[in-house]
Amino acid sequence: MSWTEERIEKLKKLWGSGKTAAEIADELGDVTRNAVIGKANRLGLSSKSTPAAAKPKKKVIPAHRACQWPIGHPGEDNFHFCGDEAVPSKPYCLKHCNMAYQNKDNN
DNA sequence: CCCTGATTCGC
DNA sequence: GCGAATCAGG
Repeated sequence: MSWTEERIEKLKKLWGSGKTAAEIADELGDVTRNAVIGKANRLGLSSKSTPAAAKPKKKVIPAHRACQWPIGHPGEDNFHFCGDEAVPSKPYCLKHCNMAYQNKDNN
């Protein structure tokens, strides 16, 4: 089997898509990963430009976390955390956030 | 030990 | 140019 244009096209496409040489080899068929890599490097490829293109995953961050405000005393039977909706970028909910940051001129 | 790509080397 | 063998990194 020789490297036809279509096979090279597929090689480049798959390689550029972040596929591994083994995957590409399997995809093309009748080639080992070595052949794929060898051809790839001869083609001037090698490193994959942007592997992220293979998985167009949308960046999602934790919308909210449970409020980490401790309720009760550590070791106590009923000791637990608030668990309410924490404000973004903060470990506590609004209520406890106020409590956490209220040490202004209170004293 | 499994995998990966990179390079080497004979064809 | 081709790909297996080998090398080197995770």
